[in-house]
Amino acid sequence: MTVSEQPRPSDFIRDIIDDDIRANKYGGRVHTRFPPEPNGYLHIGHAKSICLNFGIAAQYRGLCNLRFDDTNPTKEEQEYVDSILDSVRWLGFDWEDRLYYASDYFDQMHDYAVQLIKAGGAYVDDLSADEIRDHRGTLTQPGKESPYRNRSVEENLDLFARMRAGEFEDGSRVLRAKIDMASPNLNMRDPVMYRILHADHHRTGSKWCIYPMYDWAHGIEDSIERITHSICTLEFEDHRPLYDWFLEQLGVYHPQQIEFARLNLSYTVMSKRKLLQLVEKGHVSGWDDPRMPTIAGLRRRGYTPSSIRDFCDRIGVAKTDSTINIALLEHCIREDLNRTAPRAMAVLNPLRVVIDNYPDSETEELDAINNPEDQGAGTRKVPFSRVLYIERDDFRENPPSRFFRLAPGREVRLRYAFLITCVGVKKDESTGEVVELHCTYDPATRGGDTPDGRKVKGTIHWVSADHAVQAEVRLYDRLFTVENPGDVEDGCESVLNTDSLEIVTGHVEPSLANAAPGTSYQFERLGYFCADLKDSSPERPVFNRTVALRDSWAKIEKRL
RNA sequence: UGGGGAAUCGUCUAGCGGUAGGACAGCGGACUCUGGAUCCGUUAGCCCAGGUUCGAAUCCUGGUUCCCCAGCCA
Repeated sequence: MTVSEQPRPSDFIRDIIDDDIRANKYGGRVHTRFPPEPNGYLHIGHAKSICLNFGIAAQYRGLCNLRFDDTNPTKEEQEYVDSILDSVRWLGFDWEDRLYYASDYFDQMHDYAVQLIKAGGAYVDDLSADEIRDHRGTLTQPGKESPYRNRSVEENLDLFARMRAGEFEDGSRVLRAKIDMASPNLNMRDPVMYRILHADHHRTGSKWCIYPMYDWAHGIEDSIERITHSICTLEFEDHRPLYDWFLEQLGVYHPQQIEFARLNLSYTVMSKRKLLQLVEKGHVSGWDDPRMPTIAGLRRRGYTPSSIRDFCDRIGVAKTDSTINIALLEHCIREDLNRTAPRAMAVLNPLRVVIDNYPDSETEELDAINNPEDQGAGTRKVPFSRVLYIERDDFRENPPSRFFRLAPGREVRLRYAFLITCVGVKKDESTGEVVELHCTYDPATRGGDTPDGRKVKGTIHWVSADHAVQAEVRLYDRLFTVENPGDVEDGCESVLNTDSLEIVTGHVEPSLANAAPGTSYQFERLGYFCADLKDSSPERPVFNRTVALRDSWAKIEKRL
């Protein structure tokens, strides 16, 4: 390759694929799959897997299937299927005509089970769940064989057929693989293949009352779809011998399973169980609450698909357990939105400013640049008048050193407007709180220029009080107060950040009144904000803070 | 005291017997009509102990620490 080319992103999985292609292992084919269970919404950890699987397929000119691993009707719902489809699509990936469901293969799986029974590799066990657990042994002690382990093939066939026919109660019998009750790998101690579940399935309805277990189902699904590299997370490493055993016994096409470390992110949780709990206990408004690490939540928060893909590219793929700093995700969205988000002015914590020497009834329109990073974004008009709002933080009665903003007697630039000088401070007599500033403006500085070349250190944002539109602004912060909430022994609820949402009424420039839901803006000097997908309307604009701008003054001030 | 994995700057990640590199974070500076962005500079790491070798993050031996597994969940 030439020096100007980007080095191809690589990792241990791509290294394996490179080797396989070199060895012509699957005829040079690369075919991956993303196999979610529709029992919850997708989160940023799934995004890592999606980017990996679809990314590899694209890179090697292979294919990637989207497959629902819907083998447990008691936990799965159509709502989750819909949300997953939506999330994968939104992230920018296309499964074309390859949308599959494990439930589509239930007949085939059943036939394979019959085949395995006939080969003496599986048996129907009448033990209860408790008894099976007792027979399993422990980590250090071998298990005991079930008394039903050596039933004849005929009896097994008959019993399995009756299981399927619905003759038995839930939990009364299971089909088990006949492997080795003394195996040091507990997964090999006669794992359950089928359980009886008289439950309606979201796709097959009441057709089945026996459902396959993950280990039995997954390899078959991969095999049927001619997957080459079955990529999953580390906790399945122990299951690989079983994955291999089933496919070998069946004598069918055999993909290879490869495991990588799942994503952990600081200050949030990633397990579906914990996320479900946050939803069910009302700690958040739903799976798509902008504080959730779900794809739907990130989307509503204002994250873009490209920023999430970029994040997934940057974190890499390895087998080390790791926790990525949330700051990296924030970096990715800032970098993206800095390039693309139009700027606007909004005051979230207003302080009234009266320009004493500006005519009472006059209004003028000033030109503001929409995006300094993108010349093509053009300009817009911003109304200016005698009474304005500025941010309360941008005024100090007794400014500390290196404070460049407004203070009594000081001059600052109003962005794209005029230079103003503070000539008076009006306070509430009882509380001492500053309630209004009086300033004078320099008409020669229209647009913010200084014809005399004088330098002004501070530039602050503002809105015209009469023209500003009120908007609900939701200021989000991290959901948890500790870096690894998942590690908290008594549950992560005890470390929930009670200030993760602050709602304020912002005064925003009029151009923002018609912000289309889902569009992002940079509120200058504050951060990136996104018109809420669900709640924002022209009558009542609602903005979510995606992420604050880097604030180097806050750092300086902290050290003062 | 079973089995399966993993250990490289604060956090991720490259390295495949030959100068430990990148990203984020941090720190310093330049520039700036966003204390934004950008640019420049900089701090900081091979789990430990032996061994092999001219030379070890890499190979060998022995330790240590962490993660996963005893669902009829996936």
